[in-house]
Amino acid sequence: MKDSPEDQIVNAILDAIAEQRLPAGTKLGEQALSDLFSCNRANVRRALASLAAQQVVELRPNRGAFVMTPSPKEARDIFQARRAIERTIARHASGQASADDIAFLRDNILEEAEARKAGDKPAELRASRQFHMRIAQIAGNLVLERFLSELTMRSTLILGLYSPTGSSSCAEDEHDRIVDALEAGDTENLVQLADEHLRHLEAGLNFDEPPAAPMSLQEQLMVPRRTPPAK
Amino acid sequence: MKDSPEDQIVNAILDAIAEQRLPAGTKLGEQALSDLFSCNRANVRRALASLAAQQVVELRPNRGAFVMTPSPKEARDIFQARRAIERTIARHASGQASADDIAFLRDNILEEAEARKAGDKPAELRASRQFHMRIAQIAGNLVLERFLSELTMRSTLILGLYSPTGSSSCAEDEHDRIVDALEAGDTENLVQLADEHLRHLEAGLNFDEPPAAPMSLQEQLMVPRRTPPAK
DNA sequence: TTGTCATTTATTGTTAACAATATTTGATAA
DNA sequence: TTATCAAATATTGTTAACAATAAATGACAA
Repeated sequence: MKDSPEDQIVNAILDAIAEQRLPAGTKLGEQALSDLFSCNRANVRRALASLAAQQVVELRPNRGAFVMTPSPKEARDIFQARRAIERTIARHASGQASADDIAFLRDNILEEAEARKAGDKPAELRASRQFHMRIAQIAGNLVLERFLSELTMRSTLILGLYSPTGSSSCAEDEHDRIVDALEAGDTENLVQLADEHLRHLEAGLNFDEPPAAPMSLQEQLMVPRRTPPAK
Repeated sequence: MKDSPEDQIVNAILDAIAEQRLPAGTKLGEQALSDLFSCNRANVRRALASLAAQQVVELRPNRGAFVMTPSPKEARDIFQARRAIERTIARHASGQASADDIAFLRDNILEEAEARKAGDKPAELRASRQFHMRIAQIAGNLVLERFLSELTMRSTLILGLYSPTGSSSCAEDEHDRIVDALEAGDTENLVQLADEHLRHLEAGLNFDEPPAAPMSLQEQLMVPRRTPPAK
């Protein structure tokens, strides 16, 4: 039941991006990756092609693969698309959540709050992402779920680039109220909350100062946890 | 400025699917493709990985690549997602169309009608798809445009599988009224029309009899392409 | 005929060597 | 020092051979 080398690479990179261990602009060298995952370069190349199709990696001919660096215009498009998709998801999820779903989400909120308190950014981002993705699962549309998965990934890159450290994540009381509305089946309110939640996140962005990006492949790709910025 | 072998292959296959020259289930052999595009198999494999990431090709380990065969459930998800996205696109496009845009769309409607009359299915599908994609361009959100591009592709596969030959495409008078609303900037009406348009398309599907699919790589892949560039 | 199974053939998957292209390094001169 | 440029190094891109797996073939027996 182990999956192909390509899938391993793709998933490891997606996870790393989702937890901001791999910042935008990081070079993804073929040699480095084939060493890390002990496979051949052909597998790495296929994985990178796949990631490029998902818009989380940029392929520059003869120069290699890099974690995508979203422009301000792309950031706008991505958040606009996210609102459209998450509103739809909210509509379809409303009233469909099982007791397990609600319990998971309530627990998730605590988890995220703890991670935030502990200053564990990757854990916080992971929890926050899980919150949004779980609601997408409740909605039961795999296409929208996949789209949202891609957009949350790219959102994380955007936050890493344009967020004045601190505003970089969801407000937990908003998550709380979202679960309340979801549980109550108050559809219109839920949709409205989801929309506002994303507007707040976007409002926290600052495009004034151009982003400075670290550029080397951080070996945190293999690390299960932890991110001391050091330096 | 010619693009890489991968891009060529990807675009040729996408075009072929969009025009129903490549039906669902068609096997995409590596040898056959590398012969057709006179490149090596490594390029073919990368292209197929990319197409798989876009969900238009299915990769079965040790068995090869096949044009994706959407299930009824996937069909439902895809049309639901399309409605959400095209409604949003309609909202953003409303009142933003230039004179050129309107002229293009009016002309496109005639083109589609002619193709239908002439029984030229690929031309009809191409025109219909261009109609939807042009409006997406007017809306100005590249993310939504890309999502819609993927969904129209998959919709074409669905129509090829589950459409009782005939209902398999858009009603032209609906396109007409959509352009009217777009030109008038009548946002709410436009959104409503777009939604109904897609519901009608979906309502024409029949999932009762399981689809029979031809399975060989049709050499229609090489048919000359006339896809005029955007704007 | 029809079904089974071993053999052959074709296809996908892996690997390593090589070529083409960037990038880095270090010497030289202003 | 600083700038320039050629050589050295590293990385990406291509190719062909080989291995592993699946599909097709055909002989044989009921």
